[in-house]
Amino acid sequence: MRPAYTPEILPHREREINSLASVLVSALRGQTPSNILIYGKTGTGKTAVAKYVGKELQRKGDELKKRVHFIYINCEVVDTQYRVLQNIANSFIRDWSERVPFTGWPTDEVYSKLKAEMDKEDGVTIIILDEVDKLSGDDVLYNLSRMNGDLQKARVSIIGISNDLKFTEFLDPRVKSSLGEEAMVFPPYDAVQLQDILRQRAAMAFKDAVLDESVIPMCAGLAAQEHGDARRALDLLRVAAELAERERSKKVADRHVRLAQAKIEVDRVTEVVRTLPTQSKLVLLSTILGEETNKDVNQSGLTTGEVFEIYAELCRKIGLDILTQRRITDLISELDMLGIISARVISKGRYGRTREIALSVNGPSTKEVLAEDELLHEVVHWKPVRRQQQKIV
DNA sequence: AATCCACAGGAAGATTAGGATA
DNA sequence: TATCCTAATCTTCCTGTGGATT
Repeated sequence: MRPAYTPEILPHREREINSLASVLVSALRGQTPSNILIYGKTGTGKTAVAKYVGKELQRKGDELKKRVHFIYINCEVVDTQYRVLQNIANSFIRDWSERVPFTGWPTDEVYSKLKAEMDKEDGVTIIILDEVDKLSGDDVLYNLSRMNGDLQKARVSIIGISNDLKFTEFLDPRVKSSLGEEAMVFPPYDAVQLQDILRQRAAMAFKDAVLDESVIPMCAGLAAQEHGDARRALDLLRVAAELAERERSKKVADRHVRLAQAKIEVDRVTEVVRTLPTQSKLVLLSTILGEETNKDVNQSGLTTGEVFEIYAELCRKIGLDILTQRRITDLISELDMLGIISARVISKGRYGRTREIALSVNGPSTKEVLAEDELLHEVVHWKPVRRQQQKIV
């Protein structure tokens, strides 16, 4: 049930598998397949399909005695030019003493080593770059895409995977044209398709009849509402089962799914808040504190100015530089996009135009997470002093 | 209809951290 | 190891604006 598991059968991705395979089969005839870009939101099976087709191709290649290599790289983990090249090069080198070290070599030496090794091995190499958009600088892509010109015998083809449809807009036009020779878009799953996926996995993971009938449709439905993310659906089912197990329940019921949904959301928020930069944490804390005091006075609608004042006060208390209000505006937008606060622009007529800021998560528990930060520890329970209400003269 | 508040949010430049390169 | 580059962060300066009030 875990996201890392890649199943053997991918329901409702036959079309994608076939079209990807039809581009790549030319590798079996010794030709160079086009480079491909795969787009799709999270949990639409991009990685699974790419890995699956890659493995199949390698298997067929072994049967036909054609050399087909297949390398998977997650660019979120391996995000610099050096490390990408190093990774690819090392996948060709058996002997540990020959391997490219983590650091020390000039980048172009790694590049020529890689070329040498590939030519020695011959055949077609398919490189999957997952999360290409996380790669820093487009040199890597440029170098890899022009590699075919530098190689004597061997050939490479690149499969880039991205969940950002506008990814290529910021790319060097040369890279863009060579990388985007073929583009594929993976559509999100609908609720019915998600049910099939869940059923297939559930059959492997659970004993018969431990799931209430409605559990799978419910997980599928909830995940379908959130852009048809299969990973989300599986998480829901897994967490629901874990919760049921923990309370020694014989069956997994709707109730557990609902609890699971709440737990996943809480975990997500906790994680996001914990990893926020200090300044953003302060802005968030200011919002919480501001909302608390506003509630006392029964006056709603926290404005940018109010949050900024509380923020500035907090900074003074703990001796941190105060950022400008312009910057705080942006930090507020970021928190809004992360979904932990909501900020919408409203007009108060004569009294200006501002954003109305409200917390969209639980205040007290968020404070606890913020309190884990040493710097903030002493101010989490501080109460801002209400300013005088502005008099209308 | 005109005014004017309290910001929103764009443009451009300064600063800085960390990786690339010599 | 020194310095050059790049990307991210932050500031300064700015123009724009919805609608209650005048």
